[in-house]
Amino acid sequence: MQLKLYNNLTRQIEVFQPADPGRVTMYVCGPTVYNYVHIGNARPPVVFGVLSRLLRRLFGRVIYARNITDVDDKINAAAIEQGVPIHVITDKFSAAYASDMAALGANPPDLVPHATHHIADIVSMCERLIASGHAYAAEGHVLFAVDSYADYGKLSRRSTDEMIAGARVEVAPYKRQPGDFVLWKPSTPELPGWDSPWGRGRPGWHIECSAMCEAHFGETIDIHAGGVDLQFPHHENEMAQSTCAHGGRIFARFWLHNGMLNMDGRKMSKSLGNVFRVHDLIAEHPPEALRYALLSAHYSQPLDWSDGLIEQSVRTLDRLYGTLRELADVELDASAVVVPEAFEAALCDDLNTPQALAILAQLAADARRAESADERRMRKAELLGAAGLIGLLQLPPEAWFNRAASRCALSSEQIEALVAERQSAKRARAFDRADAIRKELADVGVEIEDTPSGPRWNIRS
RNA sequence: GGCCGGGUGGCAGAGUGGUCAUGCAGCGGCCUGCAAAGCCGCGUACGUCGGUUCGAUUCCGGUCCCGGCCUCCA
Repeated sequence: MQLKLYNNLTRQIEVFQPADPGRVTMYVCGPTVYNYVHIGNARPPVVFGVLSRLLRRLFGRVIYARNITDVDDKINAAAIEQGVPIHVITDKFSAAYASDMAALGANPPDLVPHATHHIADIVSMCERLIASGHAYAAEGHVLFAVDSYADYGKLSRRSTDEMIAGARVEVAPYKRQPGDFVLWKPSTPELPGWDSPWGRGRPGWHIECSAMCEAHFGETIDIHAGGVDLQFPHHENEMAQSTCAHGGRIFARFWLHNGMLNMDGRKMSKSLGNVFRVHDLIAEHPPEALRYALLSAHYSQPLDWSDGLIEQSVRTLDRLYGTLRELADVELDASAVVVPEAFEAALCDDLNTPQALAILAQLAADARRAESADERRMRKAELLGAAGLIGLLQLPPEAWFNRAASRCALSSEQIEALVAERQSAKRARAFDRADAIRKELADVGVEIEDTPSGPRWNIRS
């Protein structure tokens, strides 16, 4: 099936084919690890993780890199404040990031390059950019000369004149042009630094991604993705550095940008302080519901985050898992699952996850209505196959419905005893007693449902 | 100010020049001792003003409002 993606470089939907038929290369900008990440930071790993899985299905070999920025002024500030070396901060939060993303079901990257492991590559790229006249050294800094790259501004569609008109670029005496940006900057003795031809220093922000892409993928990558807020200056600058370092050869063939997560209509961001940390959210809500919520809007659109969105996602998953519970008697080998064509087509249409979720709901409805053994088996295979492609419905239904078991005041033995007592009361037509037991259980979060095959219970929060 | 993106039913959110999104919530019915779950059914939604068209939510233009980037940012 053809995969179509909206390429931000050309502003068009294009059919995606890897440059090298033998492998797809994808680089997603990861976090600067100085703190726990918020749910907005989780959107790229979740949605582009789905893309990685789709690419693997379509093309076989995929190398998916998601970097860690582990040298940065905010990290330095946190390290100084706590009186520890920067790696204490970065180790802690890169580990937290990995486990938080895993909890959300974000597909793990194949490579997790760290900026500090690529200092030599960064220095090398700076040297080559200076040698080719695209960068210059000044007062311990290395700066990229924006004038030297005619296409500067092409990705974010702005001219250097406009940027200067914005008047918020940092003007510094060592810059030839106000729009020139730092590739390398000097460090003071108390700051982390590495020896370089320009003295002891550290990399600027943008150069690491260029150097790491080059180190792992070579001159050109197939897909470069990240938040739309990175389009300028980060991605624009990456593109400039890499293209100039590689004699003008294209850096990234496809640029994909996800929309922002909003809180009450405003972008969720650490600087505004209106954030929900993933670390906290996964403790309070089923992580799968958070994942569902992140996939419920098209990746390129803004998505308003709210308690209502989470609650709606939980209820929708209740229904989907309810379907699987009704199909629990259908034995199905993991290898027997299939991805329905319409579902795959939705994802191949620029990763239209809302459309895919609509189809998933239809698959579930079809599955519930299925009567014959053959049809039930087929529908279950389709439901699990489709959901599996986007990382949903991977739990046994009982695990979903009883996820709050550890917080329940009653043990399962105690619940079973009460359920059995209610059954006897019902048989004796002592409905007052039966209802009293149901109420008692409901008060501790246990919900009873009578089914043709007897009562079942779920532990809800 | 410049450059982008958006305004769809109670809510979330796809999509399309002319029958249906989908989900959540709600309402009615079936089922049930009563519930729950499930099933069946229900809602004159496309910011606004014009234009094109036999027909526009969908195309074009104006207008109003909202958001993002232009500084760190996913």
